[in-house]
Order: sequence, then C-alpha cells, then structure tokens
Amino acid sequence: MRTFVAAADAGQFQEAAGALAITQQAVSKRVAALEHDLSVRLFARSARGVQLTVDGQAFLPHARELLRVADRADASVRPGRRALRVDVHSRRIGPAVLLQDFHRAHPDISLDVVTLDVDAVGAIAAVEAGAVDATFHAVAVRRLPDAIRAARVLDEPHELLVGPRHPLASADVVTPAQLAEHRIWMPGMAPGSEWADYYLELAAAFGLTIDLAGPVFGNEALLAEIAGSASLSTLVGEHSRYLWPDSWDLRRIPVRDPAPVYPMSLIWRADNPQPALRTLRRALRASTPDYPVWLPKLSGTY
Amino acid sequence: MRTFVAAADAGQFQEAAGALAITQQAVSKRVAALEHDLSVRLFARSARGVQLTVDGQAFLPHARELLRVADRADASVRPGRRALRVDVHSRRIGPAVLLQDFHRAHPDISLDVVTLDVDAVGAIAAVEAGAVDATFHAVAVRRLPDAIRAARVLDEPHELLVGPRHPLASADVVTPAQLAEHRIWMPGMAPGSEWADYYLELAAAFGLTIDLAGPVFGNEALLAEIAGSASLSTLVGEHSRYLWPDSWDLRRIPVRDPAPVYPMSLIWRADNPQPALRTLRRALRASTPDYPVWLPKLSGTY
DNA sequence: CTAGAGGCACAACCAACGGTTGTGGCTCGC
DNA sequence: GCGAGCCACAACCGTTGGTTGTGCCTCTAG
Repeated sequence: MRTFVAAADAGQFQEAAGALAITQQAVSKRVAALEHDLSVRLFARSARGVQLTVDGQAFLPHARELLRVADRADASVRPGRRALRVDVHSRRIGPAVLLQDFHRAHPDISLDVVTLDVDAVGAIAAVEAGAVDATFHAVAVRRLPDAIRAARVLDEPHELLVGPRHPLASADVVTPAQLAEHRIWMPGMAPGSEWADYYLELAAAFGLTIDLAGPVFGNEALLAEIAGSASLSTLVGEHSRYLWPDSWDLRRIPVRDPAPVYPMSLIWRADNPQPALRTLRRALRASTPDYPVWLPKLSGTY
Repeated sequence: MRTFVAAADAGQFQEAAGALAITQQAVSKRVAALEHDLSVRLFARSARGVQLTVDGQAFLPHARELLRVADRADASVRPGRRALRVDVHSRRIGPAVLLQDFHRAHPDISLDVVTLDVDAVGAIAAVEAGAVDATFHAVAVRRLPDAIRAARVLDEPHELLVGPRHPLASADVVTPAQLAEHRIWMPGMAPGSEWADYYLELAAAFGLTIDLAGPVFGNEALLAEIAGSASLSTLVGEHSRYLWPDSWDLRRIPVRDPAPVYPMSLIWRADNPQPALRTLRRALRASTPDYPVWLPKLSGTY
C-alpha cells in the first residue's frame, strides 16, 4: 500500500523505488500484486512513467487513509510516544462520558480509553507502572503513594432507576430518607471494593436496604428485572449511560436533599511527561453541584 | 491484524485458528510477529487461553479500524460492488461543492470523487464504459448517446475576480455590458473544449474581450497576477473555491442583469443499477436563480 | 494426589513469497 | 535514427510464513 501511494505521488516507479530504497522491479512487482489482488488496474504504464487509472484515483485516498490509520495504530502502543491512555472502570459511567466530551473538544489529541478490570489498588499500580497514563477512582487523597497525584474531577450524583409499577415511579425527585422503605438492588459489587464500601456506608448513613449480593447476570438482565418489578430499584450515576427498549418504561429519578454523590478523582503519575495529560487535567474541572450533597468518609485502602 | 482481532474476540488462539482456517501454531506465530514488530506484549497467555494486556486493549480498536478501512478500500475498486464514483472536472468548482454537500447529507453512502482529466466526450465515454458512475458537464440533452441520461443540476452564475487596483474593484455588482471595456483573462481553456466554446459564445454575445490563450502557469499564478494588476480580471463560478492570502485583497463581484450562467448536467448511464446513484440524482435538484440569466446555445459535440 | 484434557510455545521442515540482477521492448526527444 | 529513460519479464535465491510434531503448564475431575 505504501508502495502504491509512493508510486502515485512520484508518477513513476523508478523514483518511488528510490524513495523506498528498493529496485524499480520490486515496485513493479508490488503494484502488480496489488492490482492482481484487487483484480483491477491501478496505473496506466507508459514510457514516461505511470499515471493513475480511474480505479487508481478512487483507490488512492483509501490507501492514504489506511496508512494514516496504520500509523496511528502503531503510535497507540509504541513505547515512548504512545497516545494518552486512560483507564475507566466502565464505559457506561461518568468518567467515560467526561472523556468522550474531552475527545470532542480536542479531536487532535489521540486518546485511548481502556478498561483494566481491576480495583482502585490495581489501577493505581498500573498508573505507577506506566501501563496507563491516568485512571478515575474515588480516593482519599492523603494516603496515595508519593509519585501519584489526584484531583477531584467529578462528584457524581445518583438517580433511582425504577420500573413503571414501582411506588416511586411517578416521583419527580426522592430523598435518601424516602428510600429507606424500599429495596435497592446493586448486584456485582465485590466485597471490599470501593463501590461496595461506598454503598454500605451510604446504607448505614440513611438506614437503607442496599443489596450488594445476588447472582450477576449483567446489566441488561438487571434492567429487565427492574422493569418488571414493583419493588426492585437500583441506583445509577447521573452521567451514566444505560439503554433499554422504550416499552420497558424505566424512569430515572434524581435523589436529593441531600444528594449522595460519588467522588471521582483523576489519578496520574506526578512525573508523567505527556503534554496531553496536562490538557486533560485542565479540561476536567470539577463542577460542584449547587445543592446539598452527602459524601462518604472514604476509609478504604487509599 | 485480522488474526490479532480474531484472537482478541475469541479469547484463545485455538478458536481463532479455527475461524481463520489455519493452525493454532500459525496464530501464535502471527501474534508473536506482530508483538515483535510493535515491541509490545499484546496478550497475556495462560493455560485457559489468552487475555488482552493494557497495550492490547489500546491497540484493539485501532486494529478494528484498520480492517474497516481496508475493507472500504477494497470495496472502492472491487468490480461489481464498488462505491459510487463521480467525475468532476476540477475539485475547485461547483459540482465538487455539490458532491461535498451530498456527502455531508448522506455520510453512509460511500462516494469516490475522481478527476478524469478529459473533455465532455471522454467523460461521457467513461460513463458509457462504466469506469465512472456519473459526471458533470454542460450538454445539449438532445444529442446524447442512447444509453446515457442527463439532468440539469446546477446553473452556475459567474463572479468577476479582480485585484484591489482594478477599476471595478469597489463595485457591488457588474453587468456583462460593463465588462466590455475590460480585459478578461482565462488561460488554459483548450480550443474546442466546452469551456472555450462557452466563453467564446459569451464574449460574442456581449462584445467582451475574453482572452483564452496565453501561457498556463496554474491557478495560483493566475490569482497572483490578477491581484497585482489594475486591468486584468477573470471569471469564476459562484460556488467555486479559490483560496488566496488575505493581503492580496482580491474581490469577487457578482455579474448580473443578465447573469451568464454555466449549465451543468449530471450525466449517467440509464441502466446503472447503483441505488446510491438514484439518491444522488434526487439530492441534486436544480435551483434556478430568481434573476435574469444568459444561457449559451451549446452547439458543441453534444 | 494423580491423570487427563485443553491450550500455548518451540522445533524442524518446506513451499512460496518477495526481493535481487540482468535484459528486452517501448516511446519520446534531440 | 539513435540514445535516454522507464517499465515488464525471467532467472535466481534468501527469508518468510505456513505445516506437523512435541513438550510444558495449569486447571479439573476422579
């Protein structure tokens, strides 16, 4: 492909061969092979050089695009100068949305969003090791390793997700106190994880029934279950993206007075030289809600 | 790359090998070679299969994109089911702009814009031969080959392009009659071409001095010449895109009363089965100006 | 605790690919 | 008409990339 583009740019195989440091015959062979694979003629040969055919003209921009993508792919992992790589715990929750906004605002910065599938300790270890440039987690800033920095970037308020038959289905807003009478189901939180700790502390603070146990069949199953139930509900982050069929008629009801928020920090290595990281940090300015919030004490490992 | 994606999807080399109809060892070798080239480990191997590393996760979407682009590149020339291919005489004039608008409105339709670099006769021959799906030219509809259809899609009005020292530099609008006193320079029109015929007929109709001869050094040179001259001017299509440094201070002045328009038709083969062509035809509805226009008699080959 | 199943890597082997040099034919310009 | 410039074809050969055979590791079932 690179040879084809070089030949198209040069207008002759000889010169392209020079640029690629191979012989004219090799260029001829490569182009012939490409033409054979595509079963189409890309160049019209003459004694003065070559000229793109119609098919060649149509193919050229695609070939260039292919090389661009290949170079980007290479740059995404090439040690030393790879793209900014950020870990999010799930692609459906707040931080992923923040990153998407960031990408829209800075399309020139190449960004890789990955999901490490580890807890805060593991993610911070990955940041320390340089495997990722940054991660999002709830941390008590005082107890981080020396080389690690953190900045609060998102206080994520919660919404109650209920089906149409749930008693609170028609509420515009609910208070934590109101939730005490209802069962909140959040399966899949590993005991001891920051998530489990958070929801246990929340439950204790307001006398709630938050069910962290139970079989985990995935988010889709959970949503389906809630859609059909008159008593089940769950909590989701305000920025999170969950999709369901319209017919399920699920409702998201803000929780306020106070609003339990989940405090997310961006975590990075102090000595990370990536300029894009600085840009990301600047772009992610925390906007504190203008209503009363409830925050956990964050007594976990960090 | 395809092997890497297959292995990532399968979660094990064995299964990927089956899907690709090669042996597990070949998959192992291919992945190892890719890892070597990138000097990065993409998979963590275990006795239960393989799992993407962080680098692998970051690389995967790029690899998928690469395959997508490769497939599109292939589809762009693969005989039988290639993308809609339209010839424009120049990427800077009206039809190219129409196509760009069309692409924005229908981003799902893959469109290849090519420049055949031939006259109307050659372009229509290319349409007949199936090398391109459509072309834009000024034609008298009556005399086309049987298998060819045409529809007027753009009556392109002209603007006078002058430098700041030209006598008409400050005019808001000019008439063809006014132009009779000034020299209009349009080098590079081959004698007998539809363009030359048009401008000759225009010159005759209004007693203009239109200079089609002269050395051709390219558009940039022409613009530079005009910018510095107090007497030279040229005509450009209203939709055409020419760029120049701000300091040149060139002005585009509409020609009206009547406005000489250049009538462009979309030309295609009656039996072209491409559904996208139908969409293009529907999208390109001619919008006739609501002011008096001048049209040529179109006495050329077609 | 052990045996077997399942999965990946390494080694040896071999066809085919992709480069090289050498050469011939074509076209254009002097 | 002849040389210069450029591309294609042929012969040649090292390397690549597939194959089969095998060993090692881990997880699990008996």
